[in-house]
Order: sequence, then C-alpha cells, then structure tokens
Amino acid sequence: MADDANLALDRQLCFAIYSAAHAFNRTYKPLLDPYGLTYPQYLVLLSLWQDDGKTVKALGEALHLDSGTLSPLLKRLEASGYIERTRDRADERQVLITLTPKGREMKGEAHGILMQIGKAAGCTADDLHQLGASLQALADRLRARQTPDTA
Amino acid sequence: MADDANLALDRQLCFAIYSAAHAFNRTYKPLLDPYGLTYPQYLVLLSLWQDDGKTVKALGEALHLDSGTLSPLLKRLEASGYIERTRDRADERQVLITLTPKGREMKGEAHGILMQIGKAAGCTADDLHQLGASLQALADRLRARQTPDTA
DNA sequence: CCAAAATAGATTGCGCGCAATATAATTTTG
DNA sequence: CAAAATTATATTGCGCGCAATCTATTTTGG
Repeated sequence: MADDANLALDRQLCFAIYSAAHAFNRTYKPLLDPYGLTYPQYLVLLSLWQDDGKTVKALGEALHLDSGTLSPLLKRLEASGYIERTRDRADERQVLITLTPKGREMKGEAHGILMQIGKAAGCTADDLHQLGASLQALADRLRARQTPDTA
Repeated sequence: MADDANLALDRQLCFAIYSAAHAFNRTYKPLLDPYGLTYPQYLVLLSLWQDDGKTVKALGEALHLDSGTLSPLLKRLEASGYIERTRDRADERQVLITLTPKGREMKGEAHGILMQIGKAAGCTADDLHQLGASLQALADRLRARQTPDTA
C-alpha cells in the first residue's frame, strides 16, 4: 500500500539528514581535534569571523541555539583561549563575545580544513552550494511552522 | 579574496546540515512526545518496521551508531514497552531486538506523523526524495573517506 | 583441549541540545 | 519612585553520540 512507500520516504529523508549531520561531524572531528575544538565550537568561530563582538543572544539567533547550550560551550571556548566574555557596561545583563588573537589566527587554519572537507565531500563547490541552499530552505520552512512569528 | 568566499560556503553548508538536522528534530519532538519517544528512538522503530528482529550490531550498522549510544537507548525503548531485548540462545554474545505488539501498533501512528512532517516541510514528496538522495550520497562519500573498507 | 585473539554488548566520561527553572539587571506601570 | 513585568544569561536534568574501557562469549591456533 501507499503507506509503506510513504514510510520508506520518511525513513529515507529523516535518516539522510540525521546521518549526513553525523557524517559531517565525524569528518570534522579529526580535523578540529588538534586545535582542541568541537564542531559546534567551530561554528561559533565561523560566525564570529564573519561578525565579531556579538552578544550571547545574537549568537544564539545566528546558530539557532539557546543559552542552555551556549553558556557552557562559550565558557569552554574561553577556557581554551579562543574567545573572551565581557559584561556589557551599558547593560550588565548582556555578555559580549569577542575573538582573542588566538581566535582570529584560527581563521587562517580554517582554509586548510575547508579544503579537506571539500575533498571528502567529493563534489564541486557549486554542488555543495546548491545542496546547502536546498537544506537551508527546508530548515527555514520547518522553523516557520514551529514559531508562527507572523501572528 | 577567494578564501573569504570559501569560508562563507563552508559556513553555509556545514551550518545548513547542522541546522536542518536540528530543525527536523524540533519538528518531530512535539509529534513524538505524546508517545514518549525521542527522534533517535523513532528511527530505531522505523528500522525495525522494515526489518524486525535485528541484533544490536545490525541496528548500529543501519543507523551508523555504536553500542555506546544504542545500549542505553534500547533499554529505554524496552522500558517504555516498544521493544524486547533477548539474548540469542545460539550465540549468547548477541542481543536480538524485536518489536512488541505496542511497537508494531505504533507503525499505524507513523502515517499521521509523516503527514504532519510533509506539511511542515512544505514541498512535494518528489522534492523530498531528491533532497534525501543528494544528502545520502554526500554522507556516503564522507563516510567512505573515514573508513577505507576496501583495504 | 586450552590459551590467545576476536567479537558483541555494556559502562563511563564528556560535550552538546533542549526544556525548565533560577538569578540578576533593566524597563514598564501603577 | 517602588512593584511588576521583561530581558539576558546561567544552571540543572535528561537523552543522545562517541571514544575508551570492560566483561562475557565465541573462535582460532598451537
């Protein structure tokens, strides 16, 4: 019956995203281990390289993560010397996240890491861009159903 | 320079997969909560519906998970009544995972869940299938670099 | 047949990811 | 201007996900 076909599709897509995310994680791990970084921590650095000096909240919005995840993660990133956490003088509730020199230097290493990933992914930059765009669009649609902003 | 463009691509794709996986997770959560299931537990059921009576090892290969993840997860699935864990008489090292009646009945509920997801994803079954295939291919290429099976 | 190697699962420790809650600072209201 | 509501971050608890280690059971080889 059609139900079984639908279930197969469900399994295929859900599992594809789930396992692609894990495959990425596992591919990055050996590349990031030498720097004492995890994949989510690397994403934080990617975000800061683009735009340094964010608040925790802004970082959370950029990465779709909440303070329960970010607070301890950022403490570890500070402990390993990549970022600094400073209370905003003007609004003491906020914590500003800024790159240290070590954090900025790491950006230079990222290029080599990227090359490795590109090789491992084994397709053209265009293919990757296309896939990324499809995924982002899908994720955006899923998120739109969760938080009906336009009330 | 080109490096910055490459970094942007890196950020886009890595982040797209990472955040799409989380978006899926968050979309499934409210649908699975009423059944006391988590997303990885649901994936185990999907796999068993297709092929009941696997060993832990076979399940791990199907889902790309190891015993460190599966052992406690399967114990929870047993505790909530969806599966049974029985030692294989012929080889006492192995544990066979089989669906309980409750586990088999849950397959009927999956159809409704799937409909919800389809609606939330907001695209045709064909689109989803296409995207799933691209992702699976990418994940396979990434995994191929990690474990050079063909030694 | 028995010791060594291999195999299947389980356990431990650590880092997310998220819900729920707590705390502290700021803003809004009465 | 003080109490209440809001906002930003931190903490706690639980379930993965994975490396490393451990135990128990085959399987192999001498």
